[in-house]
Amino acid sequence: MAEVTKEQVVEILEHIATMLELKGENIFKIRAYHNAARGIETFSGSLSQVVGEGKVGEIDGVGKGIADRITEIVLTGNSSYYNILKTEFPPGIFAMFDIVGMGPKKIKAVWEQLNITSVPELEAGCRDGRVAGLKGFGEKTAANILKAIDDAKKHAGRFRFGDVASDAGAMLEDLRSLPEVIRVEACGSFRRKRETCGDLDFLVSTKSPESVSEFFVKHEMVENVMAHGATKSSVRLKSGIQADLRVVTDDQFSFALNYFTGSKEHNIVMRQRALARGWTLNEYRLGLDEKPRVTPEPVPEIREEKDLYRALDLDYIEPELRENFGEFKAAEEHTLPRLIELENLRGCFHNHTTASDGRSSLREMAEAAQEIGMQYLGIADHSKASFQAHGLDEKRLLAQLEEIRALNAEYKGEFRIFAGSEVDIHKDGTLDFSDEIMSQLDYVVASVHASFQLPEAEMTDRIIRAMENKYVTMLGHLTGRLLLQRDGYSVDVGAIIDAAAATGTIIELNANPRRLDMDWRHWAAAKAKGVKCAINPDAHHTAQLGFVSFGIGVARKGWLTREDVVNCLPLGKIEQVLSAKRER
DNA sequence: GCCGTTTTCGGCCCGACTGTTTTCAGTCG
Repeated sequence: MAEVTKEQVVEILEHIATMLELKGENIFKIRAYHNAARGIETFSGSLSQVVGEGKVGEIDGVGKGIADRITEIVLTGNSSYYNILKTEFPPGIFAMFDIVGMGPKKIKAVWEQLNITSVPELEAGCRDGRVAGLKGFGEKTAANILKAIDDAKKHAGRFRFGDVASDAGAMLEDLRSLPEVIRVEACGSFRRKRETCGDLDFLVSTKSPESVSEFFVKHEMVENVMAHGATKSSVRLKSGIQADLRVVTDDQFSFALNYFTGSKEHNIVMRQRALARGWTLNEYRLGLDEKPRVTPEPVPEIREEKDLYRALDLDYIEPELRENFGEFKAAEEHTLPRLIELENLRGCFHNHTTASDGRSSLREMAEAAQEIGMQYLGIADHSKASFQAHGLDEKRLLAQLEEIRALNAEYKGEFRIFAGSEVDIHKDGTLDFSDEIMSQLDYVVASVHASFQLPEAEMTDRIIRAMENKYVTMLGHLTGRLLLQRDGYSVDVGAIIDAAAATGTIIELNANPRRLDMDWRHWAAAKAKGVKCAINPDAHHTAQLGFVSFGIGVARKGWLTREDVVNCLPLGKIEQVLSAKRER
């Protein structure tokens, strides 16, 4: 039997919580299952090991009852409680949770009173008037549900950070230009630089809330208005993403900024820390708790977010780290890293030209890199196995090498192009070029571009074998995922990180907004093992060199500093990093 | 169902908006 993954356990726990909601169970019992799922998600150890040692209950949020359920899942791959629970519900009912406005109570109502058990049936029930006739429902509710079903069909799912960044930037700029606006920020997952966003959250402080809200809902980017109140408005932008605006007074701004930046898990800890000091924290203020558990100190004055963290005895936690992934412990112990910034980058390594599937020439790419202040640019066109991308064979590669040398002579040491290749990793872990060829290059990025369907163990061995080659300087896009399009192939990321540490192979942080691979959740582990990162745009056009900014966001979420990222090194120092593995 | 710096019982984060209500329930974030 295949080993049960954490993701599978989390999914079952979440699904149990959903079913308990439908049953109308005690909400704290429901929350307990959600909390346990969070605990498993952030637990860094091996589930089978803690099950073996009988220590599941030591995981945060997991007590006696849920520990038994998890143990059964890990040992048998199944949960009898879950199976019995499932028999109580028609399978199609769960899809109704994806309809905005439909929660457990409403789903329960249409199911029990109208025998509606799926989204299509719900749609029919709204059209023929049965839904509007239910107690607590009405004409407007039915119309809203229909609209929400329509929206769900049109705008299923989430949006890549890179696809909404320009919308967010434009809206921020326009809000900032209003004379009545005092402070403005984008909050939520966007401010935390998550790889995908479900919506955009804007926060404004002003003395004229009505005029700012009015401006927002009438903005040219807005497709339709979903809610429009004095302090909160929601719209759908033409690009399809939902955008929310919150309007507060300026003395509320820091609290609202913190609250709406999240994450939800981070906020819960912030509130708990306030309560532990006899205070209460919400999106408007830090005040005295009405029923304090301890004798409270006077509430300090808060002007900025930094003040709020200080009041709760914490170093300032950057938005990217607010995922309850250990940031509170580090902030208490003053061990938060000084996160990398875009200005720290001196160059990048994974870039294509017209020689393979890029759209800009070698010279154009080199000039664009200089224009954005880079000291060097690595070229890594595809190798011959990637024939769909016009991969270079040995002859064309060596010709490109000559071209690069000629350009470098022109630049007279002011700027340098590093000659590399994005070499395909074959199905068996061998490489698409011989050592003899690779030894003539400055560096090599090794990537998987085919045979995605290998079983996890085989895929892992394949990649490790490639990393064991001393000419493989760095590993390209580790999982091959395409965000919101294609899951990555199955691979044991922990084993790859170990192999990278053992072989001295750099792992790429592919900054292409469709990839953002390796995922931010793994970088802290890689860093702890001494693995270095290269932030690479995977640019196929001069304009795409700017993708490095998305990579910086992910690197920051992964707790990385400039010391962890090799392309922060200047010309003169980076060369020895590129050749270090060959000289081991 | 989980949890513990006045606890092994009695709490568990909290406010805005909408629609259907006439004082509030449901949903969302």
